Amino acid sequence: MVIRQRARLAEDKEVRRNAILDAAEKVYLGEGGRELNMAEVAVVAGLAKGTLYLYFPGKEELLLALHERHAEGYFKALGALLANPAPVNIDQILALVQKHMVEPPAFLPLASRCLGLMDQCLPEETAVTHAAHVGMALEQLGAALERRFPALIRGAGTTLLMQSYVLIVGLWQLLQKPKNYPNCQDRIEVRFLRRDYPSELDQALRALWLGYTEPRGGVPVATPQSATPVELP
Amino acid sequence: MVIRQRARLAEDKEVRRNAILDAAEKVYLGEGGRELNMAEVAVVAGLAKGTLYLYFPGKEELLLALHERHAEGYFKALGALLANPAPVNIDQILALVQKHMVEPPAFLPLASRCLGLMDQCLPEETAVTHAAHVGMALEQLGAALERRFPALIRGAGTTLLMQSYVLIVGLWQLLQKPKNYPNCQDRIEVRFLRRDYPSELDQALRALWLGYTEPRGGVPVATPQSATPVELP
Amino acid sequence: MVIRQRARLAEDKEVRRNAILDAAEKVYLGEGGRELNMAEVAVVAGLAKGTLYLYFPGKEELLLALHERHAEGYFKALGALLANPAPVNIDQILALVQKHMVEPPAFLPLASRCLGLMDQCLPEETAVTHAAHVGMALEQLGAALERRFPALIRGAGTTLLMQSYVLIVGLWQLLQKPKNYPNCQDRIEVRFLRRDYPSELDQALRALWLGYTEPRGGVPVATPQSATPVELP
Amino acid sequence: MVIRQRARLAEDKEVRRNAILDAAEKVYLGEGGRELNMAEVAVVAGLAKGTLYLYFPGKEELLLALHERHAEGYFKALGALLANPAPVNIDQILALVQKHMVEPPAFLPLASRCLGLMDQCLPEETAVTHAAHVGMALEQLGAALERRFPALIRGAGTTLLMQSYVLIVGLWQLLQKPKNYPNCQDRIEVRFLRRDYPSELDQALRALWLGYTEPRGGVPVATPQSATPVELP
DNA sequence: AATGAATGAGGTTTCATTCAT
DNA sequence: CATGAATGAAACCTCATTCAT
Repeated sequence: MVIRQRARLAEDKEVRRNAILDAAEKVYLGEGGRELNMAEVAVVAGLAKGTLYLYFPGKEELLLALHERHAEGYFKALGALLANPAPVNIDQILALVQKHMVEPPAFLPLASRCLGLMDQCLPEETAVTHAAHVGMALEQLGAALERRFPALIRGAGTTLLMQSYVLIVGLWQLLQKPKNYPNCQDRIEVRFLRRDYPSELDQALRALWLGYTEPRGGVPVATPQSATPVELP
Repeated sequence: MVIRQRARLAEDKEVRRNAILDAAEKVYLGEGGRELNMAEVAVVAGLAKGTLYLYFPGKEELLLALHERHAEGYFKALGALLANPAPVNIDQILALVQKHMVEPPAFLPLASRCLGLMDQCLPEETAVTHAAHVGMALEQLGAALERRFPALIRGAGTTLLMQSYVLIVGLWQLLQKPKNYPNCQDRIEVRFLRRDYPSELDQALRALWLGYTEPRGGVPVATPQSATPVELP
Repeated sequence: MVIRQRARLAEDKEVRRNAILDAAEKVYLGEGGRELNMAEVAVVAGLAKGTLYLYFPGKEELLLALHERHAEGYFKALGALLANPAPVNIDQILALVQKHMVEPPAFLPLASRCLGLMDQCLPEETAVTHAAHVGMALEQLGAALERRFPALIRGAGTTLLMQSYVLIVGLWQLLQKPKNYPNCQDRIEVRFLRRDYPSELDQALRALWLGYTEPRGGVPVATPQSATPVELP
Repeated sequence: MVIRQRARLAEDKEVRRNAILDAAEKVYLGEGGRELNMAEVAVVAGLAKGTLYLYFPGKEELLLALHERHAEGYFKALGALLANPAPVNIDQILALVQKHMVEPPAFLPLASRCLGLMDQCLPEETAVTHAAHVGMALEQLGAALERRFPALIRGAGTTLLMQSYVLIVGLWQLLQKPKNYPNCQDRIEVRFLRRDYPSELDQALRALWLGYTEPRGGVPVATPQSATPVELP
């Protein structure tokens, strides 16, 4: 399957970039847990292997981009929710997490994979770019959060988002049931695995958000190292 | 062609297994972020590559074993603390986390790596064995925890430990500062990276533990899917 | 997207063709020993990659054309020298070689590269065209040579030129000192490399020319396979 | 075709190395003028591609090794001839050249390819090693030559060998008839190509050797740059 | 005519893993 | 048991060339 169309305009390029990400996502889901295979992505995208490298410097960047595309959906939805003047409660937040992170089958594996990338020595450009993307979104959403939940002191919004993210992904990693081995339930020792991700997550996030947003239960929040003095109202 | 003395007794084997783990740890720390390299481990251990596979089925199992060795230290210490009839407070717990997880330079990278392994298709034996190891320890420690903190309802002890673990590792992954690129601080976009892991972690754990152990603030805890109450000795 | 003015007239085309050759030469000299890179040539020429292929069928043809442009200078100068009724001696020939082949920094690398091309399966058109260019020049110059040096029997002029060319290029290849590794001189084994190209060449050519042009030392010269005497105008 | 034997002894390794060279030679000859293809070599050698790189750092080194293996045959034969106390004449030398260089179908293409390699920036180790191999052989044989031909002054033996080599390879490059295009003879312009390599070579080498070995016709020979003062007998 | 995105072949490299010795 | 040569898959990379625009 040879694509002869050329993406000449920046717009077309964006389209093709997204097509590659689509292909990568399909491949990533298809391979039950195996590593993403660039050759396969190329085939699925209907492109030559070399073409992938015109759009992404390497596999890691491709994964990060895919993850960012997913995260963006979540960020946008959360931003919209927080921008809305109607009152916001935690159930809405949880529903949003459910919809954008738990349900899409690719999100959690990808997030897990990318979180694992963070502590490897990525090329500087890659690392900083990704940190910037995520960081800025988190800061903005955190600030919006603080506006909607006055119990959150300055900086606590971003903190809360970060910790939520970590719990969402980390609990999933921990409670992942290897789908390939359904009979592993038989073993008495794995009682631990029987814990159910959705309910554990629900509970964890509720605890976390209530802890931070309850009028009085609020936990003092560490401000970023470099933060200018914080005015408490 | 080095013919090393053979480990015939089970005892010798244990010694050699540990020697391999020592080598792996040394290598893992040495490589700033690179993947563990089996050839290098073999060299450092003074063994041939093939010999490693007599003691560990593969690289992943080696990593998990290394991680378990570290985790065991933490589990033992926590068990001892909880077994002690003296009153326990969160500061002691945090000190323990600090000492066994944050300070040892290998713990967090390893934990991160192993958490990332969880969602890949490990051989069943491997996955279940590891889950059993960790799971049983967490259940026991969770139960002990519940005995010391009456505010914790049944099952909340293990839940609390799991969530703590996830926060400890996940926040580290998120806030890892790429050590190779000290000048990345210059970029305005990475304000996000300036957050400080130790203080974020401290705050997160405090919130979590207080939330669960406060007499009244307790969050209702989901019990494991298997409804039957679990008796731990 | 640079839309350059189009070369509509044959004259313009020739100009552009030469501009490409200029660019290629610059690139070829710039890259210390690396292969000529078409993309780079295009950039230096201020053209798109594809445009190069409107003027040259491929890289090899570009190299050959570049080489021919250089060789033409040498051929012209030699032709002029031989056309001149004044007496000719070997020193003049050697000076000419020095000036047109040894001194221009691009000549020897190019000649070496093109000589190496000869035994690869070039497209027929390419091979024959180049052979024709060079061959005709050599035949004519050889004939002129024979007129000026009566000791040369028929055919020996061209033979002499060919052998000279081979020595000029071949000795250079053999005695090339890798400029990137100045410290390779330290090794005792490379005494061989210490031989000096200019003096070896001088000696070789003198021997050759004297051997052929000395009244009596003349070596009998094989005539081309095609027995028929060749009339050159 | 999977070779399961392992080369454990240095001797076995040498055998396998030679097997790879055999395969490379077969491939090199098979491909009429195309570049040596490592994958194909691996297939023909019955080895995995990766295994080639256990024996040779890269393609260029493989080619050079192949060339050296051929050259060694020539060097050995020449050494034997010169060691023999019986009188030596140029016909014997020419026969040797014919047998070891002209007739084996791989020699000249390889020599041509390797000569072309010389002016590219090879890895230092590679370049120096090869120069050392060839250089030492030439120096030794040159010295032996000088002993057998008293007309050769010091250093002239090596010089003569070098110039011979250059003529052998260079004339072949120049007079190569593209075998794939037999009909190129039809063109009037390529009269030049009709010259016959064997006879041109014979003539060139005779001239060269006579020039250097004739009692009186001897051409003064440049001594290597670093040479200690030369005693003339 | 000019463009440059896309191609695709293939060299290089790395490495976990296997298995004949 | 121990060895390390061999495997083979895949990432990575470079580049001449093509061809839709």
